[in-house]
Amino acid sequence: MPGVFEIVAEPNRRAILGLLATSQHSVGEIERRLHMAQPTVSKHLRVLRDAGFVESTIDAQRRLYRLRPEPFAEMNAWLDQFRRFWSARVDALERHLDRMDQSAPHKKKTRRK
Amino acid sequence: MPGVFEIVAEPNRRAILGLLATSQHSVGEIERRLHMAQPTVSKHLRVLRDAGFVESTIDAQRRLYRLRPEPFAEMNAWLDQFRRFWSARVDALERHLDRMDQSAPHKKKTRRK
DNA sequence: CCTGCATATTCCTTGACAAGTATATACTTA
DNA sequence: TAAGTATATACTTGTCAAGGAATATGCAGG
Repeated sequence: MPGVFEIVAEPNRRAILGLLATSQHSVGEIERRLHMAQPTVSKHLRVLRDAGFVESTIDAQRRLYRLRPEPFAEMNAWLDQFRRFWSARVDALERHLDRMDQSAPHKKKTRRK
Repeated sequence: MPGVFEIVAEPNRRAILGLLATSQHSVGEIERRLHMAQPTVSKHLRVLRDAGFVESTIDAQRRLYRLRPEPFAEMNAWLDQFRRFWSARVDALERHLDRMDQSAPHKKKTRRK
């Protein structure tokens, strides 16, 4: 049971997570959109699922995969201890995004179900 | 030159970064505090420096290492695209538990960790 | 300069892991 | 039931990176 950062270290897994950030997708959709071989996709999804990054539901022969929040919260928690090093100095953009995220709950969209 | 997530995937490197989050330290201090062999420390510091995570200044025979902010900002920027998943974490969890309660009134805390 | 200390680097071995190929399982429809 | 589709798993192989031991470099004081 590897830690969250070891999981995310793999570029293809980051690509899959990035795709799923938009909406849920089947294995075949991931395969086509990211130009990866099907076993590769399945194996990475297996790792992601074991690590809690994704969950799936069965839709006929397909499996629909979507994100789960906890591992991202865990990564963010780790980053917290370094936040004072950059949030104040370098990046006004990210602070901006942080605030928008906290102060804009009215922007609820993408109700997937 | 690997990406930031590959750098941070290594547990000893995360430990070093965590220690440097407090204050700057020499190689020997890192070695003693984290119980790592000296070449191991030096090699990891080399990787961290090449990736821009740390910088060093010379103090007599010692090198003092401290953090640099940019890579952390980069990681945070990547996390941004998932932020809505965990910032609404409580909501998501509640919805999830609601659905689970329909089938099993058993309260699970962490799934498969 | 020589000695000692702090750090860096080199070489080597070993383990992990990702990709490819082939095959297995599961579900759907004719 | 057979055939087709979607996904998962087994097995093998090549690559790469971490750790250990030994050694090299750089700096300070006598």
